[in-house]
Amino acid sequence: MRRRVKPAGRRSEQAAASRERILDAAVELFSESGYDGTPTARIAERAEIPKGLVFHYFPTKRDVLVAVVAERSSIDELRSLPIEPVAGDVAQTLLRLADRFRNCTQLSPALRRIVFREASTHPEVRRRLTQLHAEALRRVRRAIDAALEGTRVRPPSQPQRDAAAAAFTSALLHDLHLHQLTGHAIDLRGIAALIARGLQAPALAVTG
Amino acid sequence: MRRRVKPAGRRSEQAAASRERILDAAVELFSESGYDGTPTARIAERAEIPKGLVFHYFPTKRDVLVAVVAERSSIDELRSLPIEPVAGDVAQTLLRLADRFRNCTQLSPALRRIVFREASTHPEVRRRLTQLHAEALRRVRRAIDAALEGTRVRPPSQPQRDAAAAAFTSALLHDLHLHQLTGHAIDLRGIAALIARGLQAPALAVTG
Amino acid sequence: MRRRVKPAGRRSEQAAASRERILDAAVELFSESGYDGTPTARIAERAEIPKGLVFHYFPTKRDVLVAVVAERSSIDELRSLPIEPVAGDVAQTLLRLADRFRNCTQLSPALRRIVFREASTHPEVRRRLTQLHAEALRRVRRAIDAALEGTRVRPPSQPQRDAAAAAFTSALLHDLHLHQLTGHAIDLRGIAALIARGLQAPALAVTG
Amino acid sequence: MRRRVKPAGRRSEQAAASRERILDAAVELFSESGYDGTPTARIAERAEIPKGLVFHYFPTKRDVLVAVVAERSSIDELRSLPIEPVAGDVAQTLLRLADRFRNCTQLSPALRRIVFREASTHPEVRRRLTQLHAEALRRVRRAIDAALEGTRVRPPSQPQRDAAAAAFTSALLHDLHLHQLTGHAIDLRGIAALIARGLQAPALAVTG
DNA sequence: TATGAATGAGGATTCATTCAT
DNA sequence: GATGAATGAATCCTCATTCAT
Repeated sequence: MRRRVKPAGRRSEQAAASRERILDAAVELFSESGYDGTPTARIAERAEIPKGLVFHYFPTKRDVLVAVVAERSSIDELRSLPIEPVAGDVAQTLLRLADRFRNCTQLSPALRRIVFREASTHPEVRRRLTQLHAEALRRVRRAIDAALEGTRVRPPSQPQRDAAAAAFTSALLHDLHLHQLTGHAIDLRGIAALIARGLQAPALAVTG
Repeated sequence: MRRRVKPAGRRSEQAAASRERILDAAVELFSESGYDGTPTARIAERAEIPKGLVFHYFPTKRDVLVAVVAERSSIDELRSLPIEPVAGDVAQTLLRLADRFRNCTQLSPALRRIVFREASTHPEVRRRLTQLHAEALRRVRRAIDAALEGTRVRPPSQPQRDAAAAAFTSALLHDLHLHQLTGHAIDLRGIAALIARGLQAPALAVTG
Repeated sequence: MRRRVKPAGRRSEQAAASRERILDAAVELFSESGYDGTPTARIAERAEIPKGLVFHYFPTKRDVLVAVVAERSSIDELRSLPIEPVAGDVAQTLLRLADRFRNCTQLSPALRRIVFREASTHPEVRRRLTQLHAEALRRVRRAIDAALEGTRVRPPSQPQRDAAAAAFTSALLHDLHLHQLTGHAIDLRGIAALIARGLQAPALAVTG
Repeated sequence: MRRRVKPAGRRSEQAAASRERILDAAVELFSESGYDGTPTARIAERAEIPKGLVFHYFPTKRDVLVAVVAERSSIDELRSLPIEPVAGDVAQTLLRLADRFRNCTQLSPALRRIVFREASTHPEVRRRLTQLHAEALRRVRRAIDAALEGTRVRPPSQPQRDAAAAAFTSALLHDLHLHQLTGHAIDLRGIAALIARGLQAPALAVTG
């Protein structure tokens, strides 16, 4: 982040660097202490820039949060996550996808903590969480489809596939978020296998 | 102070009442604006008591949060949730349990929002979230066992049962928490059915 | 202070006891943290009585200080300190008096700290300090006179005797008060000897 | 921050000024009402600066006191007080020194009141009082030595000289401090003379 | 652009004092 | 008398934000 390759005027280079450092610092601090618990002064301090500079780049503190969420948790990366189906193997395909999620730069543990936490009080963040969730769900669904595509496995009904996607997405988000908070790891592998079996088993009537 | 034999005078009646009103107000406000976003003065205002009284009952603001979590999200209720198994029907049994969870007084939407949100910055709250999660998981596991007990259904292996419990618990917490944030409802019924099928299907090898 | 011998009604006995305990506690706390630094609630706590009771006995907090100074640093004890002259030996006589001072109950280290400290902001206390100082000076003077009375030693002039008294009183107060603060002990014995010699030496002209 | 080469702009000029004004105001107010009795708001008011600025320069109120003591009661001035001995005349030499003390900027009446008063509750202040006392004692001792040096007067024994120094220092501090509180002036001149005579008189045995 | 002093509203907390019981 | 809940003014301190330089 410091050693930029881009040949740019020194001025704007530094300017851009300052802006990025503010966001870096904000991500760290918001995730540690929450948005309300983080004074702008501490952001400046951590970013090693003067206090007043924060307000050059971001008119208000809230704008820092908005920028963090907009620029550091972009859903583009998520959207372009490759789906590498293992033909006929839903479980394996889901696990691969899960791995991709975990390594997503844009969904660093810090970012996740911020997004999940501040979603409850900041509409902009809530919107982003909603998008992330929707996108995750979409890709899980697509992974399931891709795993079964072109195989002889009988494809599940639409609702069954959606339920499977929802179940795995829940588990995945749990793994990404709750795990941090409760320390309780989740057996994604077992869950993927369970879901895969459930998808291929004959329907059971559920009367309720 | 509560279990007096003497019929409490108006003063002490009000005394207990004041404390409760503070907690009531705190639950509402913390869930709306977060802990840091709620001034103690507003708690007092909402509780219709003078500002200073908050500190008569709770030495610090943090103690209000701790009391809210300790007294208003007791895991006792969770622990004593009845499991009403439908013999042989895991899905149905799980759905019944989910209903019980949803109606748990101690897990009101407001409380959930507080616990999930503040867990990331307050160790005491995090501990409670961990307990709640563990207890939920335990009861889901027990529900699965109870549903299969005494039936001719071949019982799943321990890891399979645990994966099923983890999957359903994730979905349940998702339903209880994320639903509020993202507005995206989850098809618990479909997931329960999927899990039930998965439990009874023959194992698939997962090679990883 | 607890085991009163006085036969008194239980009510008034306890009442008196409470009052005394308040004063005891106040002496301790005022001397530790200063008057302003001591909340009435802590006085009650230390005295092991309910908070409201303090205001039964003392309408305002200031009244507690006034009572402490009036009743616990009475100058009567000082006034009645016996002077035990050693005929012809001023130094020895002064040292004896100093010993008496040091053992004065009414001038406990705690009391001294309170009186010296609060004198600067509370007129009542200042008045008491003035009285104590005046009384000390008077007794030192009298001790000097008594030591020389009836001996063949040529009596010093009035101003000389007064200077000697002032010098020794300063040293004495220094010993009683500053010693506590600075930890620097003073050689009272040496000073007494010096003063005694000075009193009996021929006058030196001081031109100023 | 102070030793800039650039000629400071108006802003930074005022900056330094603000800090000094805060200290000026604090000295006045602490000496009038004591540390605990002085709200930071009143310091700001007296310094004619906004409330918040106090905390810009001093993180806590206590830091104001510490700065007052450190920067306004420097012992450097004391240390460099010239000793102007009058050969052979201890009394006169001591009186000259006393005069110097009295005119010490760093030992203004206000400062003395603060240091003596707050020493009992603030360790930092106590430390300073101890230093001041030690330094005063040292200079008095040196003054005595200097007065006798090179004269035909028989020099006193070490203990005698120390007792004389202690006696005069007590009287001096008494004059500087207690005088303010009790209104009772002390006859320093007479005491100096007494001490001088005592030093040159033949030793008296003190048996005790 | 950059900087840190300046500003004042607001927020947690304290505390002397009151008062119903 | 005795008690502890009630009250609200006052206090220390925080902090987003502004602004002169």
